[in-house]
Amino acid sequence: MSTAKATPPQLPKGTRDFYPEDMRIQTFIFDAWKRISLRFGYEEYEGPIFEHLELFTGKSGDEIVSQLYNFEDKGGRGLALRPEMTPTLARLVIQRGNAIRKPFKWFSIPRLFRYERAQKGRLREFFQLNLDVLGTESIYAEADLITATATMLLEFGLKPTDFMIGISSRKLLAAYLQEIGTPTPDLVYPILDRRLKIGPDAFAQALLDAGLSTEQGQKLNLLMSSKSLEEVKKIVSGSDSIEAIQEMEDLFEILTAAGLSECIGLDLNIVRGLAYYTGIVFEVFNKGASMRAIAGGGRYDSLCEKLGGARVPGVGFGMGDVVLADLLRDHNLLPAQSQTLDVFVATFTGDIKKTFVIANAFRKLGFNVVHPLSAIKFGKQMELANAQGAACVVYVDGEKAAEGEFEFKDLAKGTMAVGSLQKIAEYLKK
RNA sequence: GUGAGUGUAGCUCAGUUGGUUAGAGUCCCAGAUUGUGAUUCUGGAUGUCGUCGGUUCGAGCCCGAUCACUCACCCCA
Repeated sequence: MSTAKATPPQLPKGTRDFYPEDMRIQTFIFDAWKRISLRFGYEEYEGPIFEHLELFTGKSGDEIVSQLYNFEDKGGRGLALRPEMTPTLARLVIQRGNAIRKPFKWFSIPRLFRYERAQKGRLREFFQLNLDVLGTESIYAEADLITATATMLLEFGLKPTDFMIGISSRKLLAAYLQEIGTPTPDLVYPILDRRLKIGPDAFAQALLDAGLSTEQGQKLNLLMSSKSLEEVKKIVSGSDSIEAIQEMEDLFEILTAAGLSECIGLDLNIVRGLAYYTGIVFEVFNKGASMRAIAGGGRYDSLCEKLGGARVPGVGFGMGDVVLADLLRDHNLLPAQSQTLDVFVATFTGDIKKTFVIANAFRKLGFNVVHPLSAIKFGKQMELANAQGAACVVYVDGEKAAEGEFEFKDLAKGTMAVGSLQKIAEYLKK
């Protein structure tokens, strides 16, 4: 036997362990996500956790490789752990093609991987709720997604004043870029996205570098600073721009009808980095000191087409578990959840075998039950019953045990009673 | 990839100008008492002081390197 001590195993960078107490929080969040998704009529789907590398590079370019976990399998195939769900969704949709009745609403809670430096709210492995409405260009698709998002945040206990859903339109930006004669629109989006971050001077310079004139830059700056659609209307004039504005007006009207006027607003600074967005884009921020984006999404009418399928318009959004959990923790909205059981089967005499048998009898009736695994003192059994959140303790060897009746105690009320297995079951079901 | 900060028990942290065998609370375990729970009392276990090297008679403390974590930048699907 070697005397050298093995190096203790270490958690990989950017990953998390989920001990039972962490898992309860995770489950609490996932349950709410699922509950609201189902309430809005979304159906759950899943895909493989790794895909062909090309599925991701095809959409975002080769530079994305440095930001994801890719590897070659034993057959020499280039694969990657999925960094996002949308390409997988597009693949699923393309494969079924016309066989899917449209429009349709799907959701998923994928585990995603990104090879990047971990920091607050960003890890290398995380989960993200994805909601997508596909097969329709109706603005009610956007409205549906945004309403579902808001409903979830409210369901978690956040107030309408705790967050802000900023709404913008890639269609409007694209139309205006064309209207003022921008030579290289694709180079301009990332600059627009960073406008507030880099400041007016750097913004102007970046636009010049992208081939725009000073006048074009000033026009763009004016548009981006607009605080209302009324202001925007005074700036734009093209028919495509007018159409984009009309679309946003409709959306605001619908969301106001949904009672969300408090937490929605125009924010043209939201551009989002992805090249595939074609219409409305939106982001949800928490209104605190940090102003972190907790969710974001937009319309991508040509994604499936670009990936080699038929044209299937769609709009989707994602909400990560890390930022959300941070946010809920800050607002003290993560309930302290402990283990819960229906029954703890105890023994006065150390008859573990009998507790085992009775525990299984209760389990057959559908209850969550444990019993001591070895002969431990009675006081310790009660302690365990409490620690494990048992609603009720059933004593297998009380005075009437010979007649098939057991004493049982309601731990919440502190009351005692005697009854048959069936009678106790009825009591528990109340 | 760049910069800053922090590393002492499972967790939260003390640890004096460098000085004997590194502490507390919590948690965990055991014992006592309880034929009917959360209490109380007693006891116990756990540390390469992140790691390696240097200075020193002597380093948890000073210096260097390294690793990890955290935060920010870059990026953000």
